[in-house]
Amino acid sequence: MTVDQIEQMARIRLGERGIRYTRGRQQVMEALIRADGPRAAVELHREMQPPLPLSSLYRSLAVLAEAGILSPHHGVQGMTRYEPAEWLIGHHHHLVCVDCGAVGDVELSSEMESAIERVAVRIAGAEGYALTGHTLEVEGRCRLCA
Amino acid sequence: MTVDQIEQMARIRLGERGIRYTRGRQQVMEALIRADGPRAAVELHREMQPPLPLSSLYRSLAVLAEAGILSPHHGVQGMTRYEPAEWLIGHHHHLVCVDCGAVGDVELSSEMESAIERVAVRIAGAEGYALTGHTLEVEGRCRLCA
DNA sequence: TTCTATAATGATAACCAATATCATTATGGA
DNA sequence: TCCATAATGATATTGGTTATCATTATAGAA
Repeated sequence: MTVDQIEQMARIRLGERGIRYTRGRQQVMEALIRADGPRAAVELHREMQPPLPLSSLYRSLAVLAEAGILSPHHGVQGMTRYEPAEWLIGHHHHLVCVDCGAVGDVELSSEMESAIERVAVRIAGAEGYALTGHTLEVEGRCRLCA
Repeated sequence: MTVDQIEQMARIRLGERGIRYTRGRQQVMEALIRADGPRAAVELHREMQPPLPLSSLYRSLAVLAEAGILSPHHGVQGMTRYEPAEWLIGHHHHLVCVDCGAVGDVELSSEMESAIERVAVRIAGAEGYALTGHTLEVEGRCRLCA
């Protein structure tokens, strides 16, 4: 899907809930769609030109996440990073640097995926959880932190 | 391994580094060994009798994690939860409640483990990461939050 | 055992990501 | 155009976590 297509889907979903797709929210979405993994508010603030005020940035992230358009990722250094939800950019997993907290997306083969999915269903069921998803977090030290 | 055995391993590792295994650190370790998953400082503080001062609790967690005896787990609600490192309690995965943040440990079959391990090695290698581990996070809503 | 250097403790202050508040501004529909 | 409501952004506040530092405890030397 193209950036425009993803934005269109997001706009529709917001519209259904009476939430506007404003300039600021658009800036946030576009930055996250272009990113290769989850990004934190502070990171977006640094990268955006011109930068959205932090208070608006945090609120936009919260609103978009509440609407199911963004998914939070809780990583190292006590920062919450967001990325477009999987129904927008597809199911994937994460490669995380345990030192600096950098996070990148990775995809698995469909065979591996279905094997993991089966396992997840079984585990959640055994504990009485209503399964919402799963992520394989591959942890290591990135080239810069090695 | 019994609680005592795990403590013994931890004590040795600390000794090698000139770090003492004091009463407070012992309290923290025992609480975490008995827990069925990662626990945050605040949670331990509530559960411990008598409660260690929060400042000491946080420092103990940091010291033990720095020594490789505890592993941090970054979950929802911006709290860092710790658990004994895998060389002490064995490799495992997590079942997480996306609402309340409860985290429990789960184990997979050895076939599933080796399949995931192979995938992790390949992914880390492709991005130039020095692999340190991996975790499958199964996400859902627990019975109380459903 | 006593002494001493160093580690550990715990009360307190500081930090910082994140959230709440609220007056102002923008916007879609009547 | 007008109005009700949503969104914004400056500011204050919260809450988990870390830093500071005077005091206390401990392991090893004498």
